[in-house]
Amino acid sequence: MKAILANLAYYLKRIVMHKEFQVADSRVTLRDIAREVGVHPSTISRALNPATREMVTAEIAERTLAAAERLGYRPNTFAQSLKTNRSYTVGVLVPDLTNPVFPPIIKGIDRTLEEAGYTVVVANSDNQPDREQMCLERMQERRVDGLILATARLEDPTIERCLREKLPFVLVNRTTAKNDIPSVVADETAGIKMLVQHLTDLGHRRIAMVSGPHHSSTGLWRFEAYVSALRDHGLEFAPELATQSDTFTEEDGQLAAARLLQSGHDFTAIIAGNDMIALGCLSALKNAGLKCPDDISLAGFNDMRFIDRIDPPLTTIRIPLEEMGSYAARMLLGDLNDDPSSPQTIRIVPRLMVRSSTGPAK
Amino acid sequence: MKAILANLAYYLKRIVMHKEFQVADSRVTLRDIAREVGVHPSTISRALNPATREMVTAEIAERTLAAAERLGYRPNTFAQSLKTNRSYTVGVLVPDLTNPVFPPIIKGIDRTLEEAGYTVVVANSDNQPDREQMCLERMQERRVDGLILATARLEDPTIERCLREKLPFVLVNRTTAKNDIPSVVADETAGIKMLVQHLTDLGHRRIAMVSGPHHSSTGLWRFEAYVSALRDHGLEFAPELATQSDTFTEEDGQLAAARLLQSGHDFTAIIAGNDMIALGCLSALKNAGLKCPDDISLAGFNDMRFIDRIDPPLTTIRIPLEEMGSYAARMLLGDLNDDPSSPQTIRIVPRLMVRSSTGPAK
DNA sequence: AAATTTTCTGCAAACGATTGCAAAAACTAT
DNA sequence: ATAGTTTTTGCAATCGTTTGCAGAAAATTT
Repeated sequence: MKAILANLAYYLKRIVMHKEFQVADSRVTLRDIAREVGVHPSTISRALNPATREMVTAEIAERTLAAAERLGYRPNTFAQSLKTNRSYTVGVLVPDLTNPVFPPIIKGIDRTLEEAGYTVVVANSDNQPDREQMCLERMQERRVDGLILATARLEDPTIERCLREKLPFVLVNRTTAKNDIPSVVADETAGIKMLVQHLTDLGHRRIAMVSGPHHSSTGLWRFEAYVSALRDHGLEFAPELATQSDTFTEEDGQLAAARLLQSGHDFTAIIAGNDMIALGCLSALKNAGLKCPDDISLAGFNDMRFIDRIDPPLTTIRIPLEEMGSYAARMLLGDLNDDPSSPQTIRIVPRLMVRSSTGPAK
Repeated sequence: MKAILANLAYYLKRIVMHKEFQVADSRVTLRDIAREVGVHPSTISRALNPATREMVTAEIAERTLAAAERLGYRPNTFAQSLKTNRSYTVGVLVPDLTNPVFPPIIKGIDRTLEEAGYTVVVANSDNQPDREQMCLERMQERRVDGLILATARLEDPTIERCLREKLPFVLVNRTTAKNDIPSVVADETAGIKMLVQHLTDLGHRRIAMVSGPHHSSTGLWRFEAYVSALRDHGLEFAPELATQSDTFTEEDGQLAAARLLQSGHDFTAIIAGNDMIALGCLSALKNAGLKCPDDISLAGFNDMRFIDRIDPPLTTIRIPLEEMGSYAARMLLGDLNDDPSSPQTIRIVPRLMVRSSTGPAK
């Protein structure tokens, strides 16, 4: 008796490390249904799974489905996943959930994967590479069946890791320097060409660019397209008119635009690497006492929500973001691959949205 | 031999129903570590779990942790969850992920729950009640340990269901008519009082309201606060100056404001039920050839992202949305309850943000 | 009717982790 | 050295589902 009390006291010292709340408990199992229907649980399992339902008689299938409904049976997904080694979960990694570009992409992904029986888990890296690694680790702990990454850099350790560990993944919005990675991106080149065309049509000959960071495809490739499109219009690329924002945020965009304005170089228009950078450019213009588009025209990229409501409504390149997400999900599911051994890139065709942030050159 | 071939042919008829892609397979188990360390797997389990680590010697714990790291061990969460009946997942249900109010709330929730060892799964109901039920069902299939609902109506079948099934949940942003539901909401009354005070200080005596739908607390309670605050200022509530938007969207807000303008009743200011409705009111004012704030002043609620960038920058009530999310998560974890049997409501103190959409009454 | 073939069903093992309990080992008191 | 107490560890069962295989039952062929 004394040993029993001592043992109890010993184990009561255990400390619960996780903060935990009371969990609802509903436990109808295959066994319960089997008792009702009068067959073995393995037969119930086969009857409930559409893929194996033909292996049981129609009568047993019918009675099984009725009993399952009556008893409120809900499969235990832990047990299923333990046996099948599949979670039917897909991880989506975004750099910043509060950036309006990403919610519609996620929505498109979610819609498509939901139809295929998957659940989406979203993680937010806050544009921090070490946080990115942590997010990936957490997702692997959850045994996600695949990944959709909106965080890609041209050189990206996360992608290297996914390749090394043979994790199925697709890139969305940004891609990587490697050519053989499945991706769904905007046609950056076509988009920037439209902007340069639009601005030269307005008479602009000195067109600056505040690009995104060149470690990302959305940064570097849009910049390269700008250089190329200038040449297409017989304009010479002027390096002093190009500057780089450290991130795709208003704050860093404002800093980069301020540097450009302080350099004293002459230009009549700015192409911003994306709409967030464009907002930063607007702030920098205002701080410098310049009016848009009277003094400097401004164009962005993405046509993110509300960009048509700012002052002035922004000329930008529209990307159908939900569709982009949907394509990425379908690519992950293998829908879009004629040849699964040959990864592909889908480039979404953009549209030019002309609003009042661009006007004739002074 | 013929029976074997017949059996094979029979089973080859099975059809895979889910679209599936190749899943990565990494299988280091407790057994592998046990072999390395030379103890039983149950001892490894105890050594790896901080809550039970004191039940093994320091030497075995040390060698276990080293072997786990060297072998790249990752617990099988399916097996853990099957045994413990816990998923360490929390479901968050929002009406519209692309509404800028929700991403920061989700961010706050995610940050807090992540620290407590939980993963967040977000579902999007698209403001459709039947989709809401489907989302809830999906989350229950995943055996979420708890829920945070941003979708509450004053009378809400989803909440009834959660209560009936004893699912742990917390409401965020909106609450329900029941008094004893754990919720984290803005102090609607204080916020609307500030707006009415601000507008009467500007000389407005005819203040209209385009509220949100009265089936939600954010709709009805903000409206009731408006009525009450008018009285506080010796102004009589004029029913013809109040209209209701069917949803918290630009489109429905615009329709409601247009009805108000077409009614021909005289007013000099509008309080919108939230910032999205305010954007709709702006469109309606523009269509009616009215200028804001020269002809009609306008105020919103939430201070959602970019609302300070529109034309004109909106006067509104700021709610710290990430904090709101964080409070909700902590409430679910039981952090904020002195008395767990007595559910509470946290009302977040708002701030008035005066911008150029409000000016002196004409 | 008997033999053969096809369909259906139960058995048993597996998936990987946790945990109550009892036995073994280690430590302390006499 | 022996007895008593405490700590540590292994055993075995469990969680709920899936699935290969073999035997049983049903259907078809001879």
